Amino acid sequence: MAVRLYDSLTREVRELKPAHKDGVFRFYNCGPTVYAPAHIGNFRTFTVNDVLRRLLDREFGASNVKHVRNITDVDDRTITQAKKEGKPLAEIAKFWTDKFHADCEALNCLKPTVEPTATGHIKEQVDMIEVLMQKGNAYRSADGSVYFKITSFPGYGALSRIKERELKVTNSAFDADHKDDIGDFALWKAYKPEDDGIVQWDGPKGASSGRPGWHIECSAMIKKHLGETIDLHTGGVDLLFPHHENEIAQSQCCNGTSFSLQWYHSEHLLVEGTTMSKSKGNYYTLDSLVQKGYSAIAVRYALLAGHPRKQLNFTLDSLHAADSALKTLRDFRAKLVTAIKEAAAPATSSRFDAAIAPLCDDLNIPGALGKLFTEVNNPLPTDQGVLKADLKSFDEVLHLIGLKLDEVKAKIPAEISHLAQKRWDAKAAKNFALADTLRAELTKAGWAMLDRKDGYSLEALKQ
RNA sequence: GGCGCGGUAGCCAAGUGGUAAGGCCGAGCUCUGCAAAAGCUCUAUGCGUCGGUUCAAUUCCGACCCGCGCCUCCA
Repeated sequence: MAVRLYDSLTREVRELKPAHKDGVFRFYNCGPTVYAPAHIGNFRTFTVNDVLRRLLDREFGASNVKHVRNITDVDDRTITQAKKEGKPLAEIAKFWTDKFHADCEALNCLKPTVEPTATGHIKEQVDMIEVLMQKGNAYRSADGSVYFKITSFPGYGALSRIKERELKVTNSAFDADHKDDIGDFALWKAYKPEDDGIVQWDGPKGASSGRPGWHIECSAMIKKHLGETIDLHTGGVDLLFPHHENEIAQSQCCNGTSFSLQWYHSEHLLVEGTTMSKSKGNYYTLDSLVQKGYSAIAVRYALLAGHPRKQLNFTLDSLHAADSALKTLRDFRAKLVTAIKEAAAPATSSRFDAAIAPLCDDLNIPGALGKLFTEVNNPLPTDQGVLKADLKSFDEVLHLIGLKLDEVKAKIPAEISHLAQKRWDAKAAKNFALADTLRAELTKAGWAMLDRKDGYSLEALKQ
């Protein structure tokens, strides 16, 4: 089934296919800046891209999808953080990169094919800057920095529809820098001892030592790992301008070819109706939600429960809804498995296949979940072959959305187990007054005791 | 000011020129020492407002109202 996706550049939904003759789909997703934990707004973009990746793997074969996602390990924020903690930049970057990886794994995101770092590609960036300087697209400023000259690229603004004269003139970045034009942006930032500490590299010919600008890292890593022309470039909407606009300018001027054939931007996750951001302090991290008793997969579900191109307001209620919905899916799958008793050849199609079409149609994940639940609510078939096909298709849909159903059991403290056993014994002895008192104690301690005929289980109550 | 996204039930959220998927919450019933779980049933004559086109509009067009985002290093 062809995978169709909205293209931010042409503003239409287009079928994705590899442009290169080798049949490899080249896909780049702008990755995190590693100076603090990524918040779940960041992870909305990464989980959406993960679903896309899974669809591409299915469509083209996993070995024909090259998915590159970078790590930004040098920029203003990483340097500031390193200075604040009095640690080397590399140490800060490694710490937060490891944390990012752990969170991605918990959220069941596939690893990208390649995950390059900005500091690992200084030479590639310098090389591109030198070409841009030679071609007259970039210039050295008085302090030894290098800027891209946007008037040298007639196509500038095609993606964001922004015109040079529309740029605000009041921005502080303009005053602090040494560029000729408000729209010009830094390719290389000259070393400043007071800001940069010990972070610096040899610069492009004719420029001072220093560090690369933000935008050039993606252009350089794309060129190295995916080539001059790629099939798809993605990120959050906030990257559309200036980051992606600038990448286009740099790469096309340097390489003289088309850069990305398609663009995709996922919308923001909001919290309390406004953008989540580290500067506002109104953000949730994965850890903070896990501490409240929610599973990482419930977080993933909540992040994917809205259409990726629409803003999604994240609330603890929505997370609770996600948690309950996952339980329904888990129970349904168990019922399905139990119903399969005989060896039989699976039927060729299943009612759950209906959930795949919305996914392929511009990543309509909520639409797919709707189809999925519609079928979950229907009675189980009796035919063994049909049941087998249903299980297979159900699992495929869940795999594409990336919802792992294995329940992560909370660790039960010894005193809670002890209380529970006491209550069970009291109940068996028909001492209901004591049993009720003990249940109240368990509830107070944050645990629900669920009785069955043959025993009981304990569940942590959500905070 | 420029560019962009959106307003569908208590909450979240799909969708279509022909009369509103789904999730959560809630309610009722069955079951049950209690509490759950499970099963069954119910929950928008309505899709921001006002016009227009049409046999027919939540869907197309126009105007307006409201919310959010980006506008030089935010996913």
